[in-house]
Amino acid sequence: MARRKREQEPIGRGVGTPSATRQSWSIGELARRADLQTSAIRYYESAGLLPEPRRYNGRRVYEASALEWLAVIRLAQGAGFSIAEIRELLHGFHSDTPASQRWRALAARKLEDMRRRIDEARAMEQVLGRLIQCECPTLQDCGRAVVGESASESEIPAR
Amino acid sequence: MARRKREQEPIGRGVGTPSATRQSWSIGELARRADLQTSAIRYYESAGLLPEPRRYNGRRVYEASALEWLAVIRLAQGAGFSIAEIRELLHGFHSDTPASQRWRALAARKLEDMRRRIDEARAMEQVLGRLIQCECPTLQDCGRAVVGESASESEIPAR
DNA sequence: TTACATGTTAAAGTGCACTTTAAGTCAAGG
DNA sequence: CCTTGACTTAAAGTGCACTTTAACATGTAA
Repeated sequence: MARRKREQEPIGRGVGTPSATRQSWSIGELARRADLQTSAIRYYESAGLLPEPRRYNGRRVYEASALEWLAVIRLAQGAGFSIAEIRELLHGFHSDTPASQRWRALAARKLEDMRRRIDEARAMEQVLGRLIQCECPTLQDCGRAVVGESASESEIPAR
Repeated sequence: MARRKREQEPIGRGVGTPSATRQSWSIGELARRADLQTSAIRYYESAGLLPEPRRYNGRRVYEASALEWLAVIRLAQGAGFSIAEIRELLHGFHSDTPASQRWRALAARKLEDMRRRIDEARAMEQVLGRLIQCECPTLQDCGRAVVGESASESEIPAR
């Protein structure tokens, strides 16, 4: 039930202002723009993925750059990196290490993981394909077929 | 540190006994034979995947058939089924439904899941491949590239 | 007798990425 | 003045498949 919000620019200047450059957003607005929940943004901050923003009356105030950080997080997640790995990406290198080099270091490892993952999923796909052709009357028969197979030959219960 | 165990047949007759058919195993032995931890076996029982075995002095006593049940569980897990789905496989059908039909019903659904999963992993593999070719000096540059891209064309930060 | 290995239970812990809840602050609007 | 909505925090909850822990029972060996 996404209710309508009257959501005016809360702090700083917005799009239609004279020099329409330096914008400031509340956490709610940042969340809307990044299509995230505010809780996720706070979580990233607490996990060290997002720099602590300045505060106005105790409330977080973000600049446009926050959106770029969130984009990096999303990009990394889209490549299969965990929160811990993203933290490593951000803070696990000498500060003058270029992004290109950081990505290469982490992506090389992850690429192997990902290929393993693809292989596992494909193996499961194969097993499913054979299960669909199963003709066992009872599940115990399937079990017997698998148990018997382990010591002798290799065949999935298709009988 | 898997210490040596003297593990004699605790109950019932073992392999070398006259009519070497009806065997009984303790949970520890079943676990060894199935290459599982005893806690996993108790967990399967509590989850309704394994029939409650008879007891001797309060202790669980298993027959060879338990190994077949565990084989079915393993087979299903190898096809990507969750514990809840395996429970459905075992108890979610009219009791005279043949195994073949049970598998087909569940495997058809799961096959789609699995293909989605393969596609996702392959998409991640692609992203990783592009990240390895990234030449951004800073991560913010990657972020800017992704943020800018969203409204305009589609290109992963290779600059 | 003592010690040990193995078993029993219920309940809590694990790892991951968040979400939800509870209790409170604060400014604007009616 | 009071409500509303958005924000703040710390802590607990979620879902999954188990594992670990704590406290106790019991049969066998030294």
